[in-house]
Amino acid sequence: MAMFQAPKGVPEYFGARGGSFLAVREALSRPAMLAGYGYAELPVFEDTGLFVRGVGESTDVVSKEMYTFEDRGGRSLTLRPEGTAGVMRLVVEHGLDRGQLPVKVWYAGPFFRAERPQHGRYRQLQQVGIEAIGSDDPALDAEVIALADEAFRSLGLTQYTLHLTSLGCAVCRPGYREALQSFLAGVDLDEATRERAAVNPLRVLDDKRPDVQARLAGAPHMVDHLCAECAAHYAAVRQALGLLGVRWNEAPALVRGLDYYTRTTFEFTHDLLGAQSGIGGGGRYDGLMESIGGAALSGIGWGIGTDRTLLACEAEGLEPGAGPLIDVYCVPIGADAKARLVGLAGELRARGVRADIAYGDRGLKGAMKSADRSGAPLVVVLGDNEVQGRTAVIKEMTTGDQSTIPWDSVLDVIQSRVQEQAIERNSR
RNA sequence: GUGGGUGUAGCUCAGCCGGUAGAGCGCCGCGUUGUGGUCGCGGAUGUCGCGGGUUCAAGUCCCGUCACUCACCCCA
Repeated sequence: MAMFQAPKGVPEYFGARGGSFLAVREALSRPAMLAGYGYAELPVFEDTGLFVRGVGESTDVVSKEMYTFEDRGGRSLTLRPEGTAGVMRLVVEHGLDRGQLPVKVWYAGPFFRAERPQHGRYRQLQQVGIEAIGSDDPALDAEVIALADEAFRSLGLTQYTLHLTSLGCAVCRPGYREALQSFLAGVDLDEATRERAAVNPLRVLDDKRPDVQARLAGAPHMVDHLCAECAAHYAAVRQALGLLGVRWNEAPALVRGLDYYTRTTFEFTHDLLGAQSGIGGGGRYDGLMESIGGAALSGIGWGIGTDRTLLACEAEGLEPGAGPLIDVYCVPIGADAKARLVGLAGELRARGVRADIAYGDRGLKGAMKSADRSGAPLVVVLGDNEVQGRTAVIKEMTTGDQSTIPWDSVLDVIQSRVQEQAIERNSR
């Protein structure tokens, strides 16, 4: 066993999966970038109070899953368990809420929750998120949801479902909450669930145990208790989603684990992921910014799990970002040749051609083996003969064909062949 | 936090009723003095997770522990 191991519950990506992870993160953010969302680089730790007030003290995330520590000045800091609260803080702190609205930002990076690790559930989890703050236009809700849908679709995913509902607002939710509580009072529930019913009755609805679900049949749903404004808003969101070609499943029992959600609320689940099936989720949050000391601006956003989206791709047999890491592999025979190829590789890279060289003195055979393993479709072989004759040998690895060309033309020849191959790849 | 399963070579795993360590893949070399993949031949690699116990003898049985893993809970 190695002397050191990565901390429990922290996934690492390298080799082919490293490339896949990067491709997934890229795919998740691309649709948002095409819709005017700007990138925000946010701190990985924040004032503990931000999450307690923003996310909600009664949530599991805050009450028992935070990595909290004191810095040397005695301040209580917490590794961020989610992204929205930090974005709200940034917007308020820098006065973005006083400028052009809505403020649209996207972010990506690690989040931390002290949970027991499981397939798709990690202590350090990676997310890509977007937030659109300062507008309650239902068309914006639809845009946000469609951007997530487009992200999944662009990866080639098909076996996922969008679950959608409305959680109402400060006007209609209290009445519903009472109705639900009085219903739950008449249901036989265990101690832990009863406690949850007192703190956050909505959360009881998404209990996964079949026997509990059976007893919850006939429970009142928020969507049936929406006030006129919320009902109109929800109807408009659905209409806009229809226009955008997004398909969804009405999920009246959908509940999210964070307290700040209001009105439009959604979750994406994947069919092949086992227990941790949620690959993304989000919703509107009307009171969040006010609760951390900002203006009373509404916002909507989502977080998509990068780890889980990669797992979903793999479960569907997709390989995001697959393909060779380099275009040209340089194989020198002897010191003179190596000096020239080091220079050539540098010039190729400057032209945007991915190039690598056989280092060390493994001999021609060994170097060709490395060339093969690199996956590069093109190899440049240079030895004393070529150096003397001012030529270079270029070999196509797929066919085995090779040709000798003048050294002065080698850069141009390689570049044009690499471009041809790129075009071929894209047309497939 | 609660419960189940699994820890043997770099990876995936076999190892019967306890008798002293194996396969495939990968890696290295040779067949080829300047050519990779395929093929053939050869080679290296282990604290059998860790600690204790039972036994003449433990990878194998027992206890503990750690790690991984699946599920609950929760969520991305």
